[in-house]
Amino acid sequence: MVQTVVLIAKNIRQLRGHKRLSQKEVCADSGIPQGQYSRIENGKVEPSISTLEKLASVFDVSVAAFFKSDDLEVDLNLNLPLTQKIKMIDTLAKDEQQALSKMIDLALANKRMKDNLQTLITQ
Amino acid sequence: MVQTVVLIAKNIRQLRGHKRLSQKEVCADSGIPQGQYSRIENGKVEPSISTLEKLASVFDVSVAAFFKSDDLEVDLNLNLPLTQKIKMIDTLAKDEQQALSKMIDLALANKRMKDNLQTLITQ
DNA sequence: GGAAAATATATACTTCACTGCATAATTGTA
DNA sequence: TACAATTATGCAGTGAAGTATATATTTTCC
Repeated sequence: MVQTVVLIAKNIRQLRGHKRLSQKEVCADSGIPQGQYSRIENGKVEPSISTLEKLASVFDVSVAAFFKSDDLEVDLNLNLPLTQKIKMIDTLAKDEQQALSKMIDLALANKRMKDNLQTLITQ
Repeated sequence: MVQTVVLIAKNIRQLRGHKRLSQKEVCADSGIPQGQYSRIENGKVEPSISTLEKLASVFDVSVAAFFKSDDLEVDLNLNLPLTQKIKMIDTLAKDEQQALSKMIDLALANKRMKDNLQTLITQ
């Protein structure tokens, strides 16, 4: 379907804009000819997996990111997808990581409780 | 890269197994010839986006799901204890994820501030 | 072991993304 | 306005994924 191609195109263009790169620069880094890249950003072609991989590498995202319809990004590092934030947790100090860990524990415990209640109710 | 093709293959095979479908059935529903589908599941070809869409439709998942590696640690190499929890974040509800997201933002923003101060001091 | 079903492989042909190169068309700026 | 940079489009040739069909191979089950 054309829909996904347009979605990919939009995501790629957004990523390039976010990094303030010209098509020429992206193409130099990825090895994709500029003409072809332009066609991709305009949804004129259905990029192959290997092409998407090259671009994902340049933009430092996963290939899956190109298929996400959720465009709620913007603001610097904040509001990035959860998984991307998680990458940055590595840069935190030990005590800060532990604090986060505790918070995640709480959220998960809370979820577990809800799930257990739900199964009790439904069965 | 071959790696992604194999990953996709593994994910697709797993999805089919999970739904207890034969290749024939998947092919009947997706319109993909059985021979070609076999090649996909064996990582012999690089499936096109539109082919992945057909399969995503049959398996009732997003195309992005095909690119997910089963263990997050490979995708984003982090410290193990935290990573394991992160795996489970996926199972949380949207609002709970957002709450976590906010907390991570705070930690990261705090870290950024410290870093900035540090560069101010040292330079 | 043997039949049936499921899966893998083979072949010929078609389609389309990709490359390389060239050149419009657009946008930005002095 | 004029020039430069950026982006879009055109075209020939190549390669790989797609299709259809047939057949070999493996797995399942009695």
